[in-house]
Amino acid sequence: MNGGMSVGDTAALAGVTVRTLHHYDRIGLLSPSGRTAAGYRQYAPADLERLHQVLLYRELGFPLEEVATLLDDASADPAEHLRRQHRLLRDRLERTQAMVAAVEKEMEARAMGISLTPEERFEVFGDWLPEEYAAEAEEKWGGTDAWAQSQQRTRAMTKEDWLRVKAEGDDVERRFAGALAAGVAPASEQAMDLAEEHRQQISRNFYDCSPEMHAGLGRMYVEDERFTAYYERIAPGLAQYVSTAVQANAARQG
Amino acid sequence: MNGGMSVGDTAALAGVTVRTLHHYDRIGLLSPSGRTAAGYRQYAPADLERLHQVLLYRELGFPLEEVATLLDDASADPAEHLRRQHRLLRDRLERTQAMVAAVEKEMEARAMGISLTPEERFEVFGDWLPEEYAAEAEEKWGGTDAWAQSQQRTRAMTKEDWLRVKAEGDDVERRFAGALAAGVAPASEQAMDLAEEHRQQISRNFYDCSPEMHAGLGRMYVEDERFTAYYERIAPGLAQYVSTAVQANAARQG
DNA sequence: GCTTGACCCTGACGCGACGTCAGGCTGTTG
DNA sequence: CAACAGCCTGACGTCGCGTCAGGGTCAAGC
Repeated sequence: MNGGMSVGDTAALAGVTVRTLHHYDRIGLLSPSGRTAAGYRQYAPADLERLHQVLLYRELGFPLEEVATLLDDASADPAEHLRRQHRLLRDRLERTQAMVAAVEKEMEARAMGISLTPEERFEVFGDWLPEEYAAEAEEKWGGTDAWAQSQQRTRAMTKEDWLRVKAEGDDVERRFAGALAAGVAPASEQAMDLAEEHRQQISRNFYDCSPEMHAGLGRMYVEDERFTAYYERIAPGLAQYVSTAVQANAARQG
Repeated sequence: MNGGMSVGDTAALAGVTVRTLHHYDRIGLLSPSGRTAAGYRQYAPADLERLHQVLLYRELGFPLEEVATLLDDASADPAEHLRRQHRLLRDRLERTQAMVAAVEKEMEARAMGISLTPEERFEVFGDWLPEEYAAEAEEKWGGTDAWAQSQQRTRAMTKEDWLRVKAEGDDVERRFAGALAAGVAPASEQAMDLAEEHRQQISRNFYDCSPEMHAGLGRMYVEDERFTAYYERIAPGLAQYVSTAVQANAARQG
């Protein structure tokens, strides 16, 4: 008795199926260190520890065979595994953040009627080799009206909703422009209140936009020329103005 | 001419293989909107846009069939897809952050010679149902020495390295205790310098530890009783002291 | 003591999402 | 006009399991 956990308990604990543990046993990735007289698998603490490592590496995308060589490499102590896992997880974190940022950028672009290039859209999917295909694609159907057309179709949202959302956005933009014209400082309470309204509008109509995320958008308004152009067409200096107000507002929230 | 991109160009642009595009065509997930007289696939802008959606949903773990139903659902406009993708990506971000934190906790625990329970280790792998298995496992081999044993073996790092690292850690801890005894305020420059040394020690020996991450560790020292106990055994009040110093140090860096 | 029902075992086949040839057509370039 | 890169359609292989099928095990309750 007390020779370890059954395969079912182990599976439940680790959040995998019994079949998965059978599989890992068969391919020699994780064989329980004991069996009962009747042939029941018995998982000891050390087995669970190994299972944990296996699941981590699996989650990180390693094929099981490679996981086995990693874990069986006697020259790699546990601390090294932890360091590697840590590094890989932080890479993944960055990548996910980039994807979140890309989706937010796309939303913002849609709201403004700006269309992003396909290169930009795919940028976030790793291993990117720019120049080459950028030029190629641009040449093939870069400046045509195909984009404008495919743009038109994609924008649905029930026209009514869209018009309401657009009106809301225009309203805040006009009030920003008014504040700018009246000489109200972009870091003033009044401008920050407008920024806050802008943020809550995004949250209502598009996605839950935290102050930090909003600050990121603010930066983009002056860093990406197309977003800058959008605001500059409303009023000269408005891009910088909104950007500053938004970031100031984010700062006061924290 | 100019009827769209070839399958090769498209694959390169999107960072997938030609075979993948063939597959998507065959299963009807993404059929290029045109073909040349010779039967060559021609991908139009709208096709690329769809491909982008497909890859995003795929990355998020959806089976291709489900991706198809999602994208073919006429009642779901593009904005809704963006919102959903945003939500899913943020979930994933949170999950990854939790895993990073778990790995850091494990490293910290190892450095202190504390062993975490298997429940804690698996906690981070979603869909967690606590109570039940917690009790079960605890009963089966909770307090035995099995853990201690499996602990011993896992700690390799070449004994020499480990001793050096341990000595370094002990040194800083002793100096923290000394500062506490001498009545040096935990938010004082002297204590913060010690905290900074602590942080750099972690960075050298374990993983790159940013000030924010370090602040997180500091919080843990008072929130998790085992980490608290570790420090309290060195000197009463030391857990809170180190925690405060570490967080103060993190604050001054930012 | 015997049955019931939950849990365990080992095959063995199936499946999703492609990878990887094979055998043959296309089309641009020197 | 030959060569070579690129495209086509089968068709089989692979990885990581899911899903039966057919049969043993074991604590619980009658």
